[in-house]
Amino acid sequence: MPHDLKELGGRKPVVMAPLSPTPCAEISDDELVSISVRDLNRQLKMRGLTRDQIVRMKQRRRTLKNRGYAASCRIKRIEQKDELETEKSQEWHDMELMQDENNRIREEVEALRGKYDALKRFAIMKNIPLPPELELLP
Amino acid sequence: MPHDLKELGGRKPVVMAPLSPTPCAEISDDELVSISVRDLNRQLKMRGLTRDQIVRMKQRRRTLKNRGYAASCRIKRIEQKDELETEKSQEWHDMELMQDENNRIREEVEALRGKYDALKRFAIMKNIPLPPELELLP
DNA sequence: CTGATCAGTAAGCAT
DNA sequence: ATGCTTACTGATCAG
Repeated sequence: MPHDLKELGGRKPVVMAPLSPTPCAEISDDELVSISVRDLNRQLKMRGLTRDQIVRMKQRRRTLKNRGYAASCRIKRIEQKDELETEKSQEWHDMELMQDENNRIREEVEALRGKYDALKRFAIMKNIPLPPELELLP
Repeated sequence: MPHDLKELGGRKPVVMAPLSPTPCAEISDDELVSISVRDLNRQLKMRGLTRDQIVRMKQRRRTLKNRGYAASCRIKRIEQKDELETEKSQEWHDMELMQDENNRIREEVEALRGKYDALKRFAIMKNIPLPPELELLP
């Protein structure tokens, strides 16, 4: 458990050094992941980059993209976990409500059956004949 | 979704190339993570390793350990997720049972109340006086 | 030091 | 190419 407020767990510096040691002039990491492939190719042609530099740039783009994918993947995972926990506690709550309802009805049956027994004893005592379809339950 | 049976997602070769390019004679990765620090130090002294080699060996050990920790961490996460899902479906099942029980009791009340109404009409028709504590319910 | 967890990276599958 | 998911790595925190 976190001992104090020093942010959790292990992480690299929140603001990492730029991925590329060679910012290759005016292309920041943020731009590189944002622009379309078409625009990127245009930019690369405009500046005169060697085939090797282009390959490296493409790879840098892919890596930056992957960084984002990994982040969303983690966020998704915690969201799903939270969802499960929420559903679980909701079901637990519903269950409690139903349990209460159940007990309420059970008491109702009990009270009704008590009255019935008293009635049965009364009819027997007074020798009151009942039509068969009204025979008192056991 | 997996289109066929090709194992899910992406993974590096399950059996990686040994971490150390220099197996440093007779110490396999498996041994290195297993033996105690004390035994490791003994082994390192026995062979005549330079301080640099020793540092590298220690780091290799730590990395291999970390690999294992990461694996347990992933397994733990999956287990916790499974646990949540299991509890959820168990609660759903319990809920269904309780719902059934609830309906059963509800029908019982209804039947009882029906008999009661019939009895009430019978008493009124025959003008049978009932003691107040046996007054039929509304 | 050991163990656990986080963010970042690359591999590999699917679209 | 893009997105997702996985194993692995190093950093960092807790014990």
